[in-house]
Amino acid sequence: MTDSGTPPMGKVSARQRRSVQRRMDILRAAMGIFGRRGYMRGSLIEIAEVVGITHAGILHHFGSKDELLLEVLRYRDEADFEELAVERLPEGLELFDHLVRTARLNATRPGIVQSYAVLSAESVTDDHPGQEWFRNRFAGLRRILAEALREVCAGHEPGEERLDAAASVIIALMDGLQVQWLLDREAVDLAYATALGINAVLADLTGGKAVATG
Amino acid sequence: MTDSGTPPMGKVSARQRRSVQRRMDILRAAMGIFGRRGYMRGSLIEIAEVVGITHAGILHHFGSKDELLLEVLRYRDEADFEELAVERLPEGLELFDHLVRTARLNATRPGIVQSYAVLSAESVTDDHPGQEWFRNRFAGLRRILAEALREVCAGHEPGEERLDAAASVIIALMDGLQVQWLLDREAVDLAYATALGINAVLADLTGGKAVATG
DNA sequence: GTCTATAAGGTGATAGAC
DNA sequence: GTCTATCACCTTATAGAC
Repeated sequence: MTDSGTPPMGKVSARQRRSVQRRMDILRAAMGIFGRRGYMRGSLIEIAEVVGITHAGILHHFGSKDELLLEVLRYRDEADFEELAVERLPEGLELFDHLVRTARLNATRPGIVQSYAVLSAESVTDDHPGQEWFRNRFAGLRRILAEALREVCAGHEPGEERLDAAASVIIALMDGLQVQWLLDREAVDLAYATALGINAVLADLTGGKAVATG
Repeated sequence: MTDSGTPPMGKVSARQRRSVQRRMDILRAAMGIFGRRGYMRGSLIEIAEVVGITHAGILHHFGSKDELLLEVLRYRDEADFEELAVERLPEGLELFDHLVRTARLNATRPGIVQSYAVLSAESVTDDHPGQEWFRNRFAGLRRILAEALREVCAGHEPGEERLDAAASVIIALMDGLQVQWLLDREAVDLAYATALGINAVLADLTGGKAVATG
């Protein structure tokens, strides 16, 4: 809360830089372990092994396992933006192209997809530490998609209820396809099915005018 | 494997009937606990408390926690059919009406929905005991839906790839909507959004001819 | 900042009495 | 069929040395 520890403006000690780096190492390792094993089955000990320290070291940096999870979730969003080289979310029809592109990218990184799929579903269990985070995340996504859909539908005005439902459906089919794909990568074409689903919803709302090619 | 313990044809002792009943009690309790807490967080001790016995009693009936999970998953399917009073799965367009009706029913039983949503996503974690079961289940569902879609599209022939993808999408949006709905029941209208999504895919495949009303 | 040691508690599974 | 008792193990978290 206070800045008692802050060094003179503009200067960051090598010590602090190393500490930040260590936190990042831990976050990356935790994302991998939580993704592969789930939050509950993934242990601090496993994560610590990946980083090359003991679990006490992790608790020194993050305080508790719950807190580590929340930081992992925040970190995941940033990593997503970096890899897509996107500085701000696109608007209107462009957003749906972006979603199809994301699906294509996701098909090349099962680890990250798994972390998201496992943790989001696990978060609906009673008293899960990530529950509020995911509730807010989904609410935010629905708002963004509903807004983009409204833009794409300019002239039709499908009604608030319909826009909201369509936004939920697009998010839902992307997430649901990821689970099926993770279980059987040969049987499900993640990018193709995602594009088909999104375009079906777009066509339904616009009468067949809007198409996302990715 | 052998029938060494089978009594004379047509006769079942009261002892055996009580044992079967006990197993059912355990399965119901396990479905509730695994649904609320996930497989990993849910413990045999919690389940035993609900039934009114100790966890050793559960292991007597099911052998191991993993085996109990698999039996719960099998049991869930049967319970579904009973509650919908369906003896066989409908075909063609009727199947999609059935899916919308199922969504409407599901909106009245978050516990069951949660057990399915949590366990299916948890199953994608490494070495999860339910993994093969869910892989087979999704494969079976995709086959059934693709077949029904082919029927509905009679005349258009959208191509195998397209049918399979559409089948995946319909299953995916239903599952994904459940997760969003579980996290925020006021923000998501499960039945309405499910109907919208299914009809969007149907319209996309049939050119707007087929509609599922539920 | 990282370690070792340990606390405090939960877990699934087994053995054997009744 | 259910119990009690126990095993062997794992977990998160804390305390304090270095």
